[in-house]
Amino acid sequence: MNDLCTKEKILKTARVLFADHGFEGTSVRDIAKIAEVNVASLNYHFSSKENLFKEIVTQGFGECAAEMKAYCSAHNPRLEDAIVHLFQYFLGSSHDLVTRFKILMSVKHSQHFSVGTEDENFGPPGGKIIAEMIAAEAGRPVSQEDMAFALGTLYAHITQVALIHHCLYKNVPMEKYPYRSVEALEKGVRRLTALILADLNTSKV
Amino acid sequence: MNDLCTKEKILKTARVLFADHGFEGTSVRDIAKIAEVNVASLNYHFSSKENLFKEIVTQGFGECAAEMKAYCSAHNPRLEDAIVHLFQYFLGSSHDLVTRFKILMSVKHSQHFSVGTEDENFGPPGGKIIAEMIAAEAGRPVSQEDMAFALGTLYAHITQVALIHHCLYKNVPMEKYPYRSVEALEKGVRRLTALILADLNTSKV
DNA sequence: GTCTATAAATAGATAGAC
DNA sequence: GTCTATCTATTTATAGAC
Repeated sequence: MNDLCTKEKILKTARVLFADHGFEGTSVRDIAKIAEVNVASLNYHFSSKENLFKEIVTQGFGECAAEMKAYCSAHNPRLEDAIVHLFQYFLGSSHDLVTRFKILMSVKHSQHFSVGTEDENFGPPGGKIIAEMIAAEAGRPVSQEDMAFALGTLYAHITQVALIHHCLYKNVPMEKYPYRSVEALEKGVRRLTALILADLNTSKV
Repeated sequence: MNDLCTKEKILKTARVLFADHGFEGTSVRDIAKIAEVNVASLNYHFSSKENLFKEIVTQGFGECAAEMKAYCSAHNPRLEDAIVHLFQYFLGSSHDLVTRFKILMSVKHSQHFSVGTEDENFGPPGGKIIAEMIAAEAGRPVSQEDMAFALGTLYAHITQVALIHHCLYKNVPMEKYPYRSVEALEKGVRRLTALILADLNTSKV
């Protein structure tokens, strides 16, 4: 932490605190104290608490979108691997996932961000490219209804499972919950993806 | 609103405000103003803001659990209908669902409630009875891993879909999003339930 | 039970010295 | 850029009259 400049310290600390306690539940004094910087430096660097939050959120969304784009370009993966990769990314950046959800559920902040919608920057990361994979790997033309079902079910699954893992099982000994281990969860993601694809292939057009 | 006593006005109003703006984002003054009661009455009836919140949460969880229990006793439904019923209940009480999720994601409040865990009162409503249905309708013995996958996937789907509907599509004209209508979503729930059951029936034991 | 008034703490933001 | 000190507003909670 000591080798980071003040601005970076604030960003790094606030990113976790906003996720853990929410925007209203986090005071600028909390951030300053834990980041070991002066309270006034927050307003100096970000002009307001609201603005600091927006920078953090935009940064998190940008990183996620960029990562998915890079992965797909580099590996040209099949649907199952792309979904698993996104799932793993959610697990690794689960603080951002939590913040994303808190924004979605906040009447105040959901107006400022388009999280959850079809928006290119704030929507489900890689939504378009994942949809193309589904269309390509389905054995037949995919209707709008089928696509909404397939895409919606896959995203719902990986976000929900990553969220539950972050909030309930991240710091719990896995001996008690073997089927909650990352490996088991990943296996479930693959299983569901295969199920959805098989359904698209076999059900009537 | 006028025929309600002060305590009921507070409960009814706070239940929505806590869901929309979160615990920290809602002040007792906001509640008093919208409920059209005096500020001091909140502390008189509930002794503290924290306690008011706990009463609301406990009430919501209790209603949900009781409703599922009553439905299953009365109709002795198959898995698909039970899941759809729970989904419809989530849609109808989506404010409570949002609060439930905010608690789950709050470091502070997740310690006071067991939301999301196997707890009988605060865990996934009807978890045990749904698990029994899955075991009964699967054509073979269901391993712990399979049960976790089936139960987890179904709950993840209906909670996530109900949540997204509440936050994004509840007050939006459905002409633009026909596949986001309640009917279409319900169809998706049935489709996924059938898929999961079929997978349990066909995959190797 | 309901009200007014107020206490006591904390919030975000800023002014000005260095 | 960083600090101390402070301003202003808002928070929860309470005391005491009615």
